[in-house]
Amino acid sequence: MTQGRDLARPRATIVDVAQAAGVSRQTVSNVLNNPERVASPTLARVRQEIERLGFTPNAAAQQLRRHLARAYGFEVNPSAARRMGHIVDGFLVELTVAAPGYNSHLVTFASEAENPITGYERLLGTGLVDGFVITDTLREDPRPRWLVDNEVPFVSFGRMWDSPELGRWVDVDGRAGMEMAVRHLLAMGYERVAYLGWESGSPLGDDRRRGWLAALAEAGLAEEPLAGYTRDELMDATRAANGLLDRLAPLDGTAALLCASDMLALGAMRSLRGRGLEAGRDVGLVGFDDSTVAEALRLTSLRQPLHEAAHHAWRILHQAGSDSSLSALLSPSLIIRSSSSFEAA
Amino acid sequence: MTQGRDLARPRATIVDVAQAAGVSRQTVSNVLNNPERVASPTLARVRQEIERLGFTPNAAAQQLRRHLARAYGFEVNPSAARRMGHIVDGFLVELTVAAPGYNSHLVTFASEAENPITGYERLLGTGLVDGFVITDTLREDPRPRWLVDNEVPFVSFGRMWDSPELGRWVDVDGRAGMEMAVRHLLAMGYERVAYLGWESGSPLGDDRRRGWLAALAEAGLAEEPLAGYTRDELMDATRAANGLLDRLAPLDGTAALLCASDMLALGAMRSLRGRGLEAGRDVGLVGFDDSTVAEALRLTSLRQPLHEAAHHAWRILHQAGSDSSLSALLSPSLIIRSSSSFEAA
DNA sequence: TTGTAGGCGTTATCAT
DNA sequence: ATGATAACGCCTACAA
Repeated sequence: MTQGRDLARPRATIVDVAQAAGVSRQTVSNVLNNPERVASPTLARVRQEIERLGFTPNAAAQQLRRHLARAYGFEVNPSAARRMGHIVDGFLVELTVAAPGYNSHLVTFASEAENPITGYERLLGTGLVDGFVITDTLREDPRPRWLVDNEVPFVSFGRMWDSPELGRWVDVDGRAGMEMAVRHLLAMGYERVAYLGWESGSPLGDDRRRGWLAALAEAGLAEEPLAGYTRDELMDATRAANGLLDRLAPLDGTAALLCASDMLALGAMRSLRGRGLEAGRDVGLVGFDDSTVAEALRLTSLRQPLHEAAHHAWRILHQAGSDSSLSALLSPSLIIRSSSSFEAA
Repeated sequence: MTQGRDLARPRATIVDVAQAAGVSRQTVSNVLNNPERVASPTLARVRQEIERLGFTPNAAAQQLRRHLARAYGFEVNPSAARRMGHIVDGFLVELTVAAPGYNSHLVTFASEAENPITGYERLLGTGLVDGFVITDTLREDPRPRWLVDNEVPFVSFGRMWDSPELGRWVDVDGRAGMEMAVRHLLAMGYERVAYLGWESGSPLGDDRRRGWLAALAEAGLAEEPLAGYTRDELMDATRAANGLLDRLAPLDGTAALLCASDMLALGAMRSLRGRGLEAGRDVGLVGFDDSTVAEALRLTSLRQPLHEAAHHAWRILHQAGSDSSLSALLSPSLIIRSSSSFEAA
């Protein structure tokens, strides 16, 4: 199948540089890895030759020698790929952009559906990666346990809800985000804030819901909190929002709806439009994840700090050990659009 | 910064297997790469030891020896990442899932904004990859030229419009998709099909537009084709759709709107709802890319065959040479929902 | 400060 | 059918 094409013009090696600069190959290696050991004139001369020859150390040789790939596996999940928001895709992009700063690369892979560990085992076996970034952690996720047991460095994007101390993670504080959103809505003049969330059982959803409740309590509005729960599907969300809006009346700009996701918020928007109402003016509306659609529909939404999360993840990966004190809970930022601030329309 | 952790329990090497099986390491290598040269009993014994010891060949050593990484670079584009549809993300996922079938891996990387070649040069220099998958090809894209000049294997997802013969690509036939959509709309009973596309200058958009025109001509409906053009933004699309719908009247189920993207179709949907009209029943509506939102809104849309495209891309990468005869234009499939078939609602 | 020797794990070549 | 030898490009130790 794969035919080698050794034909491609051979790249300069450390030996070529050494000869050109009139030094031993070891000196060139030192120039690269321990420049302080090399005398200035030599250093300059070698560096010039490196530049001239366009020499780049061969990664395979380095890996072989160092027993270190400086690369990490990133599992892509075909089933999760088609969700709205695509937060994981964005995280992969940010990790990739940040990678050079950590002398690292990312290798993508997919696990078999039957056994979520196979992909990890195989990739690790080849030595192609030193560790992993895991995402989409579920309850009872077998991956953290396996990684810890095998002493494989890893970082999870998303808390491991079962056992937060099992390894390290970076996550976004949905609860704090929701509190922020409630405070914002109240500040904008909405007096009642209902919640549209997912059916219980999702730790992520429960966390966000708690933020809503906490902010209500803080504002002294905790009696009879109004909420609706549904699947993360547009039609279901529209229906659920309808029910909620009925109970939220009057819809005269004094009520707002806080949603656990942009999809739910989108459903609420449809419901509003069906009644001839407008988000923002008649009912405050806030979503979560700041998807493309939120932007398009001028929906206020909570944006995850993916850039910061990526850098934190790299730092964790490059810090030996597994003490969970490095785990970080980052705050999302509220992107305010006209669905929660009528003047800004 | 990065501290080695050679500590991780060392993996079995080919030598371990050889000793355990009582053969030379070369024989083990043959079992792996040229099993036909090895006698059956030996083969079985060695394989058993491989299994028992959980031996996996070290990728770095193989790369070093073979001058072949069996890995390809995939550039992620931060600025393009937030588009609706996220087709490129989906393609990356499909490529990753298909990769094991081609004994390959994907390494992600990002180029600097100033110089789109830097990332390619660097990654190739390390020998970490044998070639590249490029996406988001623009007019005057310098990458294909550079890759060809440097004899670097690559495949482009998306035609290189300037010079289709420069290397090989896999693309989706937007034109054929649009023809399909028009035929479908006519078959569903809509009698007039207007087009909502992007402002001119995008070869992709022009191609799709041509499909619409061709299908109209085929049906003998080519006189006075009605069209509107705008940016791929929701608000602009809504406005443009408004204008188009005015000219399309009567909107009594005899007219349809074919859109160059789901975003444009979403704008049209908003415009329809603003008039109290319903997509499907009152005006046929078709989008492009089958995004999550299209699914949620029951919007008929053209879906790109990413799975097939991924396999084709791998085949191209594994076929030496650069004759462009391998390039492929794949047909999208029309996902029919209620926005173009009222009965199905 | 610079150079020499050895080996990381694998495979191609050539011999037996 | 199997094995010995050398080499891929680099880095760590040690020696000069």
